[in-house]
This record gives sequence, C-alpha cells and structure tokens, in this order.
Amino acid sequence: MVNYWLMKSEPHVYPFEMLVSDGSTHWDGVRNYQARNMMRDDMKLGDFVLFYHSNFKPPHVVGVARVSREGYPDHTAQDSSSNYFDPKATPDNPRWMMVDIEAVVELPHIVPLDDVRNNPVCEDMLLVRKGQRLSVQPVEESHFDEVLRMGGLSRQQLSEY
DNA sequence: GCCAACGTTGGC
DNA sequence: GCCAACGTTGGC
Repeated sequence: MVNYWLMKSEPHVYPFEMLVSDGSTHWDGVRNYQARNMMRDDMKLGDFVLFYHSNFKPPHVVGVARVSREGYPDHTAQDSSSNYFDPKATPDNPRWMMVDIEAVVELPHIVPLDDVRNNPVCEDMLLVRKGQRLSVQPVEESHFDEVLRMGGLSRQQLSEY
C-alpha cells in the first residue's frame, strides 16, 4: 500500500528544480529522531512525497516526488568534513538514516501554505498545525489528493507519470 | 531579523 | 528522571 509524505527543503539550498535535474537524490542531513524513524521504518518504495519549499515567500508545495530507495544510513553523519557530521555516529551505529527520492512532476502551479491553511479539507494537516516543525511528515491520502488538486493536477494525471 | 515552539543536552 | 539552558526550525 502506498503512503504519502511531505518533505521540506529550503529552495536556496535544494530547490525542486534541482531534484528534477538530478533525477533523484539522497535526503541527507535530517537530524531529528521522529523524522529519522519515519525514513527508517515507514517510507516505502513508491510512496509519494509532496515537495515543500520552506523559508521562502510564500512557503509552498511545488511538486511531487517518490521514494526510490528505502531507509539506509546517512553517511554524512560519519564524515567529519560534513556540516551534518555527528561524532556519535559509527559504522556499527550510524544513528541517522535517509531515503532516496526521485522527481515525479512539478505541479502546474505552486500551492502556497496559506491556501492549504485556508482550505477546510486540509484543516487537520500536520503542515498547518501550530508549532509543527518536522521536515519529514506523513500526509493523509485525502490531504495529498487535495493539495494535488489545488496545484492543478489530478490523481489520474499523476498516475501517468 | 525576530521569536514561538519545539527538541536536545547534560548537570544534578 | 527532572529540568534549565541552549540550539534549531521556519513563518512572519
């Protein structure tokens, strides 16, 4: 069964366009246990991902990606030259995990955070919950479909990619 | 750049 | 195991 997720990226660090041009990427650098656990345990091959641009005006969902490799150790934790270095990570206990995602399609138009917030269908979405900061978060199918629709894409169209 | 809301760390 | 201090996220 397919699950749905939302992943945040700052567009000045790694915009969706870059994922499109790279084709796929490994989602390194997540240093939050809840997010790690989801990447390690719950994100499965073929799951869909809403790609979200944070720290941008306006913050928005920009496109759809898909999990292309399930959880495996985030090697940047063991690289002392990396910004994401964690001295407590070892080969035996890598501590941090990541997944790979691949670009599926850019939405015909972006979906600003405010539009999600103002849509009653999305009122329970984690994304619009106060104080919610997770950079990887689960999304209900109904919310996924609604955000997709707001972005100008139907589920039928998505299945063609 | 501010700061609220978290999450993590570490002394005790 | 508590909790104060500190660091981070991310909208505004």
